[in-house]
Amino acid sequence: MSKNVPNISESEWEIMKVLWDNSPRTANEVVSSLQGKADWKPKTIRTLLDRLTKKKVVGVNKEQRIYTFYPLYAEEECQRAETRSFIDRIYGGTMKSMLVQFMEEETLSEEDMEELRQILDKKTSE
Amino acid sequence: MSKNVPNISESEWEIMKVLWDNSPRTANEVVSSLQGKADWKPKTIRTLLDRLTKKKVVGVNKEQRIYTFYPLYAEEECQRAETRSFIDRIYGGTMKSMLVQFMEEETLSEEDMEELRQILDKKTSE
DNA sequence: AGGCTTGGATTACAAGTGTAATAATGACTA
DNA sequence: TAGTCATTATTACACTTGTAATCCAAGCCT
Repeated sequence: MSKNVPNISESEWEIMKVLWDNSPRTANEVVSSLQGKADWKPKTIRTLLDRLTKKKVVGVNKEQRIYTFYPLYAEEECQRAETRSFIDRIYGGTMKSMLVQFMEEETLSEEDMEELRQILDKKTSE
Repeated sequence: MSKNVPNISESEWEIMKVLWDNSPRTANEVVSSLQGKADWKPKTIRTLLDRLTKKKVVGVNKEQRIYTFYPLYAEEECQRAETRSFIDRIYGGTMKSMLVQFMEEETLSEEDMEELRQILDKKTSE
């Protein structure tokens, strides 16, 4: 069982995505990875890394003089946690109401729908 | 086209749910409706109502001495807005990745799955 | 050895949130 | 009419978040 994932703010998520993509990384590497994606000063990115560290969402290697950072939770784990609390808040806890609303409205490609159908089929036959 | 829905915080959502459920309502009615659901002092609820009003998410009837409050946006509209920004943040903007992850893991009842399947079928045949 | 540079540590500061309390005002009651 | 009670208005205060800047220390260059 996974301990509860701490809250990760919107900006912090951008940092996490970079670390999930590839880690450990130095602060500078994170800065580079965000070139063009987010428009933050390096100091800002540094602050976000520090906050994530303090929150224990990110770990730090202090062996070298220049630290490297790495995620302490898997991306899926965090996505699930966020999604769960999101659904509770917005859709009263029932996934289905959200799925229904969004599947009806959203643009899903043929392939997407096919994939979803297969997942449903698989689940049904379990 | 709907103007952009202002941000609604977590606590504020609880208030909105009450108003969507039934409105217009007085502050006191909102307080009653939240009995057992949220554990807030009446003053707190009042503050939240005021903030929602200031944000123009809620309207106020000041005709009577005791005001009544009502939503200025439909629930679906707000849900969609939240969901859109949520998916962008957490799933890189693609609905499908979330659906896949959640349909695979979540507990959906047979009926839920049947309903989803029907929605898919309908969309496919459109 | 004394600066310059670079990365880490500390500090800043306003807006938004959670969570109310206190003050002011209008209505009702004795 | 003065006090009380219910409402509305104003104020409070700490924590989080967005967005950095400043200060400090360790190497590096000359």
